Amino acid sequence: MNAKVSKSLQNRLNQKLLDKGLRPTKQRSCVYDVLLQKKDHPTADEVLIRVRKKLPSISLATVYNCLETLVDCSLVKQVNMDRSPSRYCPNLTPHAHFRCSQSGRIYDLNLREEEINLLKEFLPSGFNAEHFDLTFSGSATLS
Amino acid sequence: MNAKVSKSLQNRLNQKLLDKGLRPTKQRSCVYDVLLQKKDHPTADEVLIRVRKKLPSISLATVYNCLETLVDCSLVKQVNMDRSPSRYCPNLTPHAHFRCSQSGRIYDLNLREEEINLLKEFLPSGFNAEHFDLTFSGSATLS
DNA sequence: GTTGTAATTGGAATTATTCTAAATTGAGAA
DNA sequence: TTCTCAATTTAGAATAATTCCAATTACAAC
Repeated sequence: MNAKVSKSLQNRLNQKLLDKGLRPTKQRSCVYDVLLQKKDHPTADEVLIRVRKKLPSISLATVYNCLETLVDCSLVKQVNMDRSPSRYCPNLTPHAHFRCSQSGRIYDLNLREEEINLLKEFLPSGFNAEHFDLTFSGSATLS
Repeated sequence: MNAKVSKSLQNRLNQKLLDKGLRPTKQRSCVYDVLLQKKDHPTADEVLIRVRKKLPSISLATVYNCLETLVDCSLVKQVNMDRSPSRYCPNLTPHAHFRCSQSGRIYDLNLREEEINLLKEFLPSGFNAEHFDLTFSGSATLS
């Protein structure tokens, strides 16, 4: 049931791969699908476990390769916090992260254009940012 | 010449160590001194090289131990970017970082109270941040 | 179908960091 | 001072995440 979260997102993957002269493979498709199905910022190890339910013989090296490809295609973001294992998320809209120290859970905090402009104003002249990374940590008292 | 950047900062180190029941050692003092002398966000390896000019037989493990102690004493901040080796800086005032993609150089961007309050407003209710990390990357056209 | 290149694979290698166990140090007690 | 003992340092082994490598496998174009 529901092998592919969305046909159109898979088409987007295939298009991006084609654009770069890369091949659409079932491994790439499946890794992407896993990220879209449960957007909880899994590590490569966790992705491996989930993908193996569909492709039992996929290797960890391939998972890393696929994740790297997806990042290169700008379909997935790599999220690094401190020196813990990289996590991967398909949320492409500009956002910050919040990590709950208790649960370890990571929340996306979507940012409005206005907020991003505020951030850019932190930069003195002479500094031109192409990219930013904003991570909060503390306790989330969730509803 | 100028072995210790500042006597009073070294006293601060000794006081903090005493407070925690830790011993002031020449290794700790020297590692701290190296960070104060050149505030360019060195990695543990770079700290090792610099400290060895004064203490030729210090080991990398000790450098890591000392750095960890300094971080625990809140005298030094550990700076992590992506998955590259940790860097260390003695700037204790709230600040963001800017990494120049060309040179790899890291700049501190000191933040005013006002700016920090703006950042906190990014958090939806239910999220209580004890800590934040803001890193920009791009090109710095320096003067 | 062939052919050639890209992708996958398992395992080895690498890198940053932490751990371990033995030697050294130093602060306080006697 | 000397003794004692825990803290610290040290070298090297171990670990964890990731990347590399060389051999297969799988496609896409002819």
